[in-house]
Amino acid sequence: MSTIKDIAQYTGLSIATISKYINGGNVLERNRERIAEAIDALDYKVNLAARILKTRRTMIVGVLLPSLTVPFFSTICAIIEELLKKEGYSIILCSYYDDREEELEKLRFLLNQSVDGILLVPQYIGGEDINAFSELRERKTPLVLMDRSIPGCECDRVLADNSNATYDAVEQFVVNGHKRIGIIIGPPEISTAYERRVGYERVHHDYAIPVDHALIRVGDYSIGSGYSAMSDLLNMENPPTAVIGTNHEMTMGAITYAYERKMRIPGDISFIGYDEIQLTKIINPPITIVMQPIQEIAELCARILLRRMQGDDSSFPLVYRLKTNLLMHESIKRIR
Amino acid sequence: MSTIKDIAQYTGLSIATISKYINGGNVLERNRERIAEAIDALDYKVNLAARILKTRRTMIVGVLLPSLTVPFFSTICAIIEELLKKEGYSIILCSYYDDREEELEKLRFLLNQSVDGILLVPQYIGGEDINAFSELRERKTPLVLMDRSIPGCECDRVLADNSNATYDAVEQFVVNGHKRIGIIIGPPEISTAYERRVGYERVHHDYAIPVDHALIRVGDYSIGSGYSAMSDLLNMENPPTAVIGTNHEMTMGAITYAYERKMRIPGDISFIGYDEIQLTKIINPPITIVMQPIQEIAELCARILLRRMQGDDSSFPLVYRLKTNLLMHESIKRIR
DNA sequence: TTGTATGCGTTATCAA
DNA sequence: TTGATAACGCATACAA
Repeated sequence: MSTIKDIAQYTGLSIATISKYINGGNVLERNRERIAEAIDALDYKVNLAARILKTRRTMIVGVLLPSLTVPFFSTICAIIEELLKKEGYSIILCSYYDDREEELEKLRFLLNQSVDGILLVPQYIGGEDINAFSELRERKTPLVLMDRSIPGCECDRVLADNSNATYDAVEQFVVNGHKRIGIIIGPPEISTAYERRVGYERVHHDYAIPVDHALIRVGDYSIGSGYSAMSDLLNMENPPTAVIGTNHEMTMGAITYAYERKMRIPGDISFIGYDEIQLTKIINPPITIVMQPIQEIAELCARILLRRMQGDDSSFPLVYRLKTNLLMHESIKRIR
Repeated sequence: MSTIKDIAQYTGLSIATISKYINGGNVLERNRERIAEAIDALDYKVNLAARILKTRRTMIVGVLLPSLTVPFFSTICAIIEELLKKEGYSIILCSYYDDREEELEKLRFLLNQSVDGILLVPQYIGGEDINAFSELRERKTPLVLMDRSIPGCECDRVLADNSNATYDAVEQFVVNGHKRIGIIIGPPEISTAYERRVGYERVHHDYAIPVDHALIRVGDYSIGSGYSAMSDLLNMENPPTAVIGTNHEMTMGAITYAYERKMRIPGDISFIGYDEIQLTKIINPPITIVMQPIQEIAELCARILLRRMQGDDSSFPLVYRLKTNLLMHESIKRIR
C-alpha cells in the first residue's frame, strides 16, 4: 500500500499539502491535478487506522440487535445504514442471539472498537445487569435505544406506543362482540411485551371484561412459540373467539397453526397480527395488522444519534413514542 | 481513556514492559500483579487503532451478504461469527440489498477498512463486473466465496451440490409417476439458481420426459416471487402435478398460495421445499425438504479463510461441493 | 498556498 | 527481565 509520503515524493509536494488535498483544504489547481494523478497512479488509499488514531473518530456506528434473522430489526438496520452512509458513517453490525451475556459482551466490544455511536435494541439488560450497563455508558459514547427501553436507565430512546397499539387492536375485537380474546405475548422482561400486555389488560378493564389469564400466552417472539401458543389457545376447553399475535414471528406461527387446523380467518377464529412485512404482506385474504412505524423509528434513531455524535447534548434524554396504525381487513368476525 | 503510558507511570515500569505484559511476554510475577492492578484501577483498554497501525492486522473479517433478512444467510453468519470469535476475530457485517453496484461498493469498503479477510456471498458480480472484481482481488486480501460462485473467477469457494440436489428431489417426483413438474427457480445470473435448473433438466433428460418451459418459473428468491410463481403454475391450463421451490423464501411463498387456494399437500399438489429453517420447520404435515449443509458450509468457509489469513496459500483455489440431503416426508403423491 | 515538525498509542528491536 | 527508542501513517499548529 502506498502512503501520503509516497504521493508527496511522486508529486514533489509535502505530505501536509497532500493531507490538505485529501481533507478538502485549499490547494492550487495545478497541484490538485498532480496529486489526483499520483493518487490514481499509486492507487493510494487512506490508512484508516492512522487517521482514527489521529482524529479520535472512527466514523463507525455500532448497531447491536437481538437477532439478525428478525425482519423487523433487519429492516430497521437497512434504513439506518442507508441514512448514515449519506453522512459518511459506516455500520458495524452485531447481534447477541437473544443472549443476555452476549448482549453486554457485544456492547463492550463495540465500545472497545471505539465506535462513534451505538444504536441498541436491548433485550435482557436491566435488573442485575443494569449496573454493568451503566458502567459502560460512562464512557460517554452516544447511545440510542431502539424500539425497546431499559427500565431505570436514562437513555435517548425511540419507541412505539405499544400499549395503545394493542389497546386499539383488542378494542376492535371487543366492539365486535368478542369477550374471550387470546393474546400471544412476548417475554415480560422485554419492554415492548410488557407494554403490549398492559394495553390488552386496559381494554378489559375499560370495558369491564374480566381478564382470563389462561388466555394470555407467553411466547419468546419466535415463530415456533407463536405456533405452540396458538395451539394451546385453540385446544383450550373454552377457547378464545379472537386472538392477537404481538409480533411478526408469532403472528406467522399462529396463522400457520390455524391453517393447519383448517380453521378459517375470520370464519372460525378472529385474528389480528403485527408488522406488515414479509409474510404478513402476502397472506390472503389479508388480516388486520398492527403496523409499527418502522421507517420513522429507524430514521429518528439515526438522526438523534447523529446529533449526539456532533456533540449536541441538549434535552437529554430524548424520548419518542411513535404512534402505530391499525391496518383493517376482514379478519374480525362480528359475533352475537 | 488511559494509555500504556499511564500504566507505566502508575506502576513505575516502562511502557515496553506493559506492552509485553499485554501481549503475553515474560514479566516477573510481582510486576504482573502491579500491572494488572493498574489496568484495573485506570480502566485501561487497548487502543485498537494504534495497534492496527502498528501490526497491520485488524483481526476483523468482513462478511458481505446479499441481504440480512434471508435466514439462510443470517444462519451462516451466526455460525461464522461464533467460530471466528474463538480465534480472536471480529465480524463486520455488510449487505448489499441485492444491488449489483452496492455489492462492489461494499466490497471496496471492506477492503478499504483493511479487514484481514472477506467472506462473500456474491450475487451479480460477473459479466461486465468481473474486471472490477478482479482488480479488487489484487489487493490480496484473502477472500472466500460462500454458497455461490462467480463464473470465470478463481476463488476459494464452498458450494452446495445444487445440481444433484434438485436432481434427487425432482427424481422423487418422477419415480412417483409425475410428468408435469413445476419448478420455481431463482435468477439465472445466480450460480445456485443456474445449477438447480440444470439438475431439474437433467432428470427430464435421463427419464426421457420433455421439458415444458412453461413449467419453469423464474422468481427472485423472495417470498413474494414464490407466491406469484406458484399462482402462475397452478392457474395454468395444464398445471403441474408437482412443484419444487428452490429456496426457503420461495418455498414459503408457494405454500402460502397453495394454502390460500385450500389445496392440500400432497392431496391436490405434490411439493418439495428447500432449507429446513424457520417456517419450513413448523409446517405440518411436514413437507419433503432439500436440506443444505448450512453448518458445514459456514464452518468450512471460516476455516479456509483462517488458513489463508495465516498465510497458507496452498492448493489455491480450494473448491468444495457439499452434498445436500433430501428430508423425506409425505408431500409427494404417487400417481397412476 | 505550502512546508516543517510534532504527536496520536502501540509494537518491536536492541541494549542493558 | 526490563527499558529506551524508533517506527506505523496521518492530521494539524504554526511558520514561511
